[in-house]
Amino acid sequence: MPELPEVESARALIEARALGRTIAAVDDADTYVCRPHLPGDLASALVGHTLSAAGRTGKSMWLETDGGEGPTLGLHLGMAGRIVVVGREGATESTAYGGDPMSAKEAAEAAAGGHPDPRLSGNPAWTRFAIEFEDGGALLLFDKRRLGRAVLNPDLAHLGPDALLIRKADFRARVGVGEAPLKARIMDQSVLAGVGNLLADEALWQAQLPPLQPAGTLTAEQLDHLWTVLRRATKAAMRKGGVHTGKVIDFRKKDAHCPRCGGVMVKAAVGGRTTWWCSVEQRWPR
DNA sequence: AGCATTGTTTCACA
DNA sequence: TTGTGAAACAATGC
Repeated sequence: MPELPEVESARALIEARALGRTIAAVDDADTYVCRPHLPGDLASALVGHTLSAAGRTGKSMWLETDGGEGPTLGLHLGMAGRIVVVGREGATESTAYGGDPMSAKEAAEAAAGGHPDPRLSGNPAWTRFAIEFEDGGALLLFDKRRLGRAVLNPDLAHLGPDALLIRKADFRARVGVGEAPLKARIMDQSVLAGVGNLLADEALWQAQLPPLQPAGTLTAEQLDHLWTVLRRATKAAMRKGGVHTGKVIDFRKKDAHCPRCGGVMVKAAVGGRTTWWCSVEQRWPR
């Protein structure tokens, strides 16, 4: 679910709605989501501080407090996380979501439940981490799968440059090396931060590049084109509401045909993830 | 019922 | 030592 575009929407939501609000309480009881911290660790560190900035590199977010003087909270949406910001006094009309768009089914459930706040109408257990503000509102990490993370002072040094910020020459140098399949290379967060399984399939399909081709064998021209296409696909996903809006995503299934040339779509595990590509345009070896 | 899942970390191995 | 790939992790949806 959440790849760079979804995480950016969550970050933007926090920036627009949560900055300037002071933390009154923290629910950090989930020891898996908050590992390696113990219950109470995040609470004691964060209570009394005021959110002052929301940053992001790739799929990782961090929230600064007190203008950078206080502790930093790292947030990751994992495989299925979503950020919910509840307005002051818990006003329903001011609840907003960041991350994956709600599916039609989820929206219907929320409407039927009469409240979009999952603390009130969904399964409360799906709120894995929560910040309560002094004004009565809250910031929640809502995550059915429980692979999201909330940690103190996150170490993001292992992340490569953000996929939207990396410059063309840097992209060429970092991506165009090694024997690993191209797709595995662009999904390697230490090479380039933010590209997930769907965005990778979409970008490679748009660039007509084979997922299985060793990254180090691409020409400079191919790498430059991929840089251009990847940025375009990422921005389009942000504009349209998520990586699932990509042009080839609906054709990542059995018996589907490439929407551009009609070739058969095929799949295999590449870089540990299910990968779909056009058997004609993205054939490897050529 | 069994399998797949949009992410990350850890571990084995060349 | 470095790079690569598979498995584990949690829990849900098809």
